[in-house]
Amino acid sequence: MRPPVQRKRSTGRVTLSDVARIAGVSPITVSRALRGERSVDPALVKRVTLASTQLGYVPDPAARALASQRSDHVALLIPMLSNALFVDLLGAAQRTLRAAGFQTLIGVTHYDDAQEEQLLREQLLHRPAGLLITGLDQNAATRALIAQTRVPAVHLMDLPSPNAPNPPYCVGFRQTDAGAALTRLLISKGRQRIAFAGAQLDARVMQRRDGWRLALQAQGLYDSSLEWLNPASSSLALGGAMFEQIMQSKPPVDAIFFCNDDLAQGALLAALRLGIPVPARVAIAGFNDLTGSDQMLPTLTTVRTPRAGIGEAAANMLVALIQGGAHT
Amino acid sequence: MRPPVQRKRSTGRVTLSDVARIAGVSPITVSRALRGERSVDPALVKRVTLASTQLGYVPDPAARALASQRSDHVALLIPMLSNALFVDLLGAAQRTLRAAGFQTLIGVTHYDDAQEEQLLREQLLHRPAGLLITGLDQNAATRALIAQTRVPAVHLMDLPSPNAPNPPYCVGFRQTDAGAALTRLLISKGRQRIAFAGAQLDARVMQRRDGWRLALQAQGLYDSSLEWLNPASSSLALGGAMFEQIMQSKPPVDAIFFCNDDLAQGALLAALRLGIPVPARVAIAGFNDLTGSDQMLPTLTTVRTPRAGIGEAAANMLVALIQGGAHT
DNA sequence: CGACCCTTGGATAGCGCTATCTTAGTCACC
DNA sequence: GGTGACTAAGATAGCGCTATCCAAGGGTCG
Repeated sequence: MRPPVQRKRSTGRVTLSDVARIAGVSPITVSRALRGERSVDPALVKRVTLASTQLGYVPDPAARALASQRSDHVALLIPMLSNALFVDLLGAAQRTLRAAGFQTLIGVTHYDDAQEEQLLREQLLHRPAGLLITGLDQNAATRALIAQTRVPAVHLMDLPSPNAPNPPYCVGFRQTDAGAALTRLLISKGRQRIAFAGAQLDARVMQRRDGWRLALQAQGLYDSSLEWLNPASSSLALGGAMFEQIMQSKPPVDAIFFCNDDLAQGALLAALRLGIPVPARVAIAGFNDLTGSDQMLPTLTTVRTPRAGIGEAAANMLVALIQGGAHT
Repeated sequence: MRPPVQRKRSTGRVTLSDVARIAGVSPITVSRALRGERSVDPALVKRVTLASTQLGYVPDPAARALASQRSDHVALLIPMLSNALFVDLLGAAQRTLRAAGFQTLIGVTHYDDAQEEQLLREQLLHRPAGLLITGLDQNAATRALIAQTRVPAVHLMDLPSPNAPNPPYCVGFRQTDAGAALTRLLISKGRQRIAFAGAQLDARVMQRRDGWRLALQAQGLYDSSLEWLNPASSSLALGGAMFEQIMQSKPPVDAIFFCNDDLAQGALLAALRLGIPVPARVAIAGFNDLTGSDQMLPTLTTVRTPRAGIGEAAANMLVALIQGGAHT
């Protein structure tokens, strides 16, 4: 009496049919009961739930994805991991999505449209249930991909202009407005020659620059020599270098609006090194309120962006879209 | 003549059979040719490759995962995203894994064994091809999960003790040794009362502490009042607070070994605020060489850990294990 | 030269789930 | 009380791929 030849490929996993057998219903009913799809007799649902917990049943994501053409992944595209802003976004989104039963697939675009497109293509192979993508400045191919595949998408950190047609789902704020607001604050404090120092030069930086420009122009304070742009990546070191450079310009500036806190913190440290009094001789303002900005000496003026809140809200919006879409 | 009723569930995707038809072979041959599994006539491989690129065929990860019980995901478990160390690890690993055709599933454990176990369970449902996990201090259940599922696993940022049985795969360095080395460096510079300031108190911090202790004891310099431990999370603010506290102790210390650079940078900024000369009155040392440590004033003494290198090497090791395992 | 092995291509049968169609039962309404 | 509209459960048929078994062909060796 040797054991029967093992013909079937058994994986040892508890399957739907196992639950169905115990609950005394058909597998499809178990599927429906567990997903809450259609209406199933409450009594049956109870029996199914019981059997399922009893057996420790957990659905197989791969099988589910194959059969339904929709996985439990959510694709997330961010420009950089070296910028704490995006890490916070990632952390908050990841946490929220996980709580809703989704796994996050990350893609790092390096501020490169082509890479973004390529990454999205790779992620779409997994038929993600949704997409979180930074900014609104995707190239045409990327936008087409999103439209064709009809993945629910939520954009982060930006808002469409008020009268745009078919505005996409967004969680963020208008960068231009924020830039202008910070500039007006500096003006209200009596600053006259306010430089703008930008690095990376991605779309959001340029929008903040636009806001700065508009605010200055409104007061007749704009002067193109106040604009310092550097395509390199933001870093403390670059902030210090730009600070030194800007301080040598004349007529002298009395304030500098750095496009982000990495630069601003670097500038502050450079000012300490160089013995330049801040804010007596020059005010330094940043953007994003990165960790540590409140530890600086003097404390950095910055725009506080609720990054974690944005990540979480976007994730929640996406989950709502995904689940809402199921009823459409 | 109305169009025939669409009975089959067509997804519009290019499938293996499509390629097979064009190449004039059976689907299974296409599968084998494309995966390089077994030996297939080179001429056939060529035809298949041609047909596949011509049609733009891309395998479906879900179908593959279902049939082979192995996905193209790699699970990554790290303690925190708020610590740049782990973000760098994540970035490097993610980049390397993607190049090898894997998608990274991230899990953030918050230094919590139970959460780590739970996250791993969730990730294992996706039948990941491999696992990257921070540290060697997993709980029994987690270790059992790894052993049972036989996922190839590589541990990050630590090494097993030299004579451990069945050492797991690791990419890192012995934290104890690094802690001792940094302490000996301070001693060699003439410091006598070297405090250790640790936060978070995870396994790696405690190992650095052990190294510090051993190095001091070897010189008869150890004194338990030099040990400052705080279970709170590391931050610039905490570093500043601990610095103030330690500076009030007596007899006074002449050096502080902070368990990481967040604390050390915070201490340095606090020293600036308090007007305490560094390193004249007290030397400050950190760990991990976080971005910005070289911008500090004075520059922070730190242990440079090749985080990106570790992430990349670990990912490469894992890929080798995965592919090697296929031949076993 | 036949038994034996090894190589290579294909047929078959799922992996575990859900979309879709069918069927049996319920109810409302004229 | 018959008929159509609706509901709930099940049967059926895949989703797109790979594990596994089979068979044909060619080589080796005593």
